[in-house]
Amino acid sequence: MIRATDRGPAVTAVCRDPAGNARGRAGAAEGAVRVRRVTIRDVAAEAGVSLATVDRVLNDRKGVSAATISRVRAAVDHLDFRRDAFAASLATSREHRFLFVLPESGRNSFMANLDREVQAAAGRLADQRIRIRRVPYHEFNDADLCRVLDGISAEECMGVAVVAVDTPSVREAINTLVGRGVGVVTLVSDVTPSRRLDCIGINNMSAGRVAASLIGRFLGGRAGKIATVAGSLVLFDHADRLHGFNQTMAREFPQLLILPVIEGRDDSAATRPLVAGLLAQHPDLVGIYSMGAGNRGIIEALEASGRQRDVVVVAHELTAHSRRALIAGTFDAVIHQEAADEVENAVRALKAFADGQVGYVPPRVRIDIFVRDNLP
Amino acid sequence: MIRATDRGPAVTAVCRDPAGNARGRAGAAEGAVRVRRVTIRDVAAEAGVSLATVDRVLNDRKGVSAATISRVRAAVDHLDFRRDAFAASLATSREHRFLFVLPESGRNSFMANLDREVQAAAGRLADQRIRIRRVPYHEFNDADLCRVLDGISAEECMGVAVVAVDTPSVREAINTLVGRGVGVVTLVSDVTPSRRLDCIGINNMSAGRVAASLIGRFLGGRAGKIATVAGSLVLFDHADRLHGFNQTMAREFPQLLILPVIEGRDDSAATRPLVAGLLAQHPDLVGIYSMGAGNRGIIEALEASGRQRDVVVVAHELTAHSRRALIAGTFDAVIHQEAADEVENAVRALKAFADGQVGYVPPRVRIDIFVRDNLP
DNA sequence: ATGAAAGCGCTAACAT
DNA sequence: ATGTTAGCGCTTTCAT
Repeated sequence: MIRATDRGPAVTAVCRDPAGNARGRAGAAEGAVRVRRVTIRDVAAEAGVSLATVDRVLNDRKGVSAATISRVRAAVDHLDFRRDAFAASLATSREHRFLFVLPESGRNSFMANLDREVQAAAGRLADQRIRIRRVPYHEFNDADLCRVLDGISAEECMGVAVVAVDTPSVREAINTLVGRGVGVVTLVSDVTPSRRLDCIGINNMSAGRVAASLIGRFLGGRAGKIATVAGSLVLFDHADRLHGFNQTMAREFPQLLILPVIEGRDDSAATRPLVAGLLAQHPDLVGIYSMGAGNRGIIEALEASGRQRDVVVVAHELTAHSRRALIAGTFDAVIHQEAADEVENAVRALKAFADGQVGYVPPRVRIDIFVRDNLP
Repeated sequence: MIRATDRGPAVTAVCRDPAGNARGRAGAAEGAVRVRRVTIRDVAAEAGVSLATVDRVLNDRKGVSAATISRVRAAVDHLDFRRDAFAASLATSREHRFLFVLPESGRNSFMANLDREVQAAAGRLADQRIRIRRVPYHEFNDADLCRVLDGISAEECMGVAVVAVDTPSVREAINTLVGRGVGVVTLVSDVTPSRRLDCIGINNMSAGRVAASLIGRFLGGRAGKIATVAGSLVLFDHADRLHGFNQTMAREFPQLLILPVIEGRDDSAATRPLVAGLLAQHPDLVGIYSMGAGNRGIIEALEASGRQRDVVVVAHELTAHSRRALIAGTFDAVIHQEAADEVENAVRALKAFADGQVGYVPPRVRIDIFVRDNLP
């Protein structure tokens, strides 16, 4: 329920200056109003203390008597004081420096897009004293990733977001980095157990379950075999998706036989012959779940076989290729994670850590489902 | 592709201070580094002009000679100067005031939630000099809505977001408001043609098409009748959804017969008997598309009939009720729009207008699809 | 066309 | 435990 305001009819109460201060549009460029805000000066005066003391109370710093604290608090409430975030940020001349460590993205549109989003965020946040750098490492190469992680020092960088492969040495490198006081979040794919603050990405078990559910329902009771194609099970996210997929398939669609997973290394050229082989080998193949990149290989193999209308396909990540496949009817649904959201959430989480906010929980990245009809 | 940085090995170049300024963690609370930024002072010195002139150039103000402009620009580039958004905001003591006009939300969880999100945004943005007020009007009552809109003055409020019914008088009231210099965005449901800046909401035609596609595919070739339930076709969004739904149904699933739409006024109590009636009247009813609120009425009618497993149901908005129905299997999919995103986009659009940014295009709100397996 | 100077509201040394 | 003071980097009069 919207409660009526306490000053009579809603409409007339609209936008009235709560403090009753003088104001006016004179001199205000564009459509913003110049105002005299309630400041800590006002609070200080009301409470009969100095600015410094008000600051101490507002920021929960030590060294203020209980009595003073409550006087200041009362003044704050009474005057309806709200701190000005701009002034506060200006006064503390701090800068946040974060690093994004991503696999080299030559052949993989999802990673290329993620990298683009990191760049975009770096540009947007430059005027907010957040400096973001990117460092690449060789895809799937944990030694190279470790080299990069080991080279990061807390003096240079207070937070790292990394799209990591899930191997013991990487886990170790992350833990060491955290030990050096650097905040780490894993991005897209997790490394566990590790001391990272969080994994910023979709719930991949859920994603796998959704894929199973959609394939099963779209098949409407038809029986047959289902192929599962991953990039690599060294990637935690792919492993998770497969897990969720198998779980739901087993429980809800026992008439469908899941074939052993094949790994295409997120590479279309490598994936295509593998899928072509499966199609040839299994005339009763009725569905494919593609949980990694390399969709182009799947599309090509399917369309070459002429069976694209008979095989229900659910893939991951909306890219130029998957989009075209969706429109053509070769793909039936695409499960997507919005890279921009992931970057934003990662920055937020790293910043919260750097600012010492305990218990900050970044929002979960949503699992987007696209069919032909809701393409953006 | 991630390009290697221009200072040798990526890792050692990480987070190096680009201006070569002195810095260090001494005195820096938490994990942020105190820095001496490149300021307009530096730019002024480099260009041999005063601060005021640099400011004029940076903000494209008039009264600077072309020669000076280019000298300043050169200095900016050379020093890699980035304006500090915090300092800029502090210096211009401006405040943005916006108004959200929503229908009274007593019975409708979606609107109640939207209202909650507006409140939350108001709280979050209070320290950023954005003041948001809410004003309710009687649901579906265009006279009351007009009364509210007519009472808004540009002096008090520079932007309005409104969840409107699409009637001629409302259109007129919006146009008048815009004529008075107030920026207006429609929220969730559009009013066209009107002079509003934008409609912040999902693409409802798409949403309708998705619903049709899902119902059709989930039915897997079964024939029968489909019921369509709207809140009211006076709501542009419901009308749009119906349009998209019918379009896709006609084109892709001709074996399904769409029954004439019924209007439940977004009210469960009113909707329930209507749906119960349809179920009784049409033993071959195989699907329901609920495009408005009042889902509880549909759920109750269905579960009372015992046919909830045989009828494929797609509804809108994830609420406590629809969520439960999804888990129980009574609903098969829920199409959702994230209220928080809509509020955020609305504020951005209104702010861009108030700041005189021409051609700002707010991002489209995504259409979320939920099935049992990706519930958040 | 350009410059000097006074803030914006808060924080953080340094005093007391 | 509390106060004084000097900025943070930009914008904005008001002069010239």
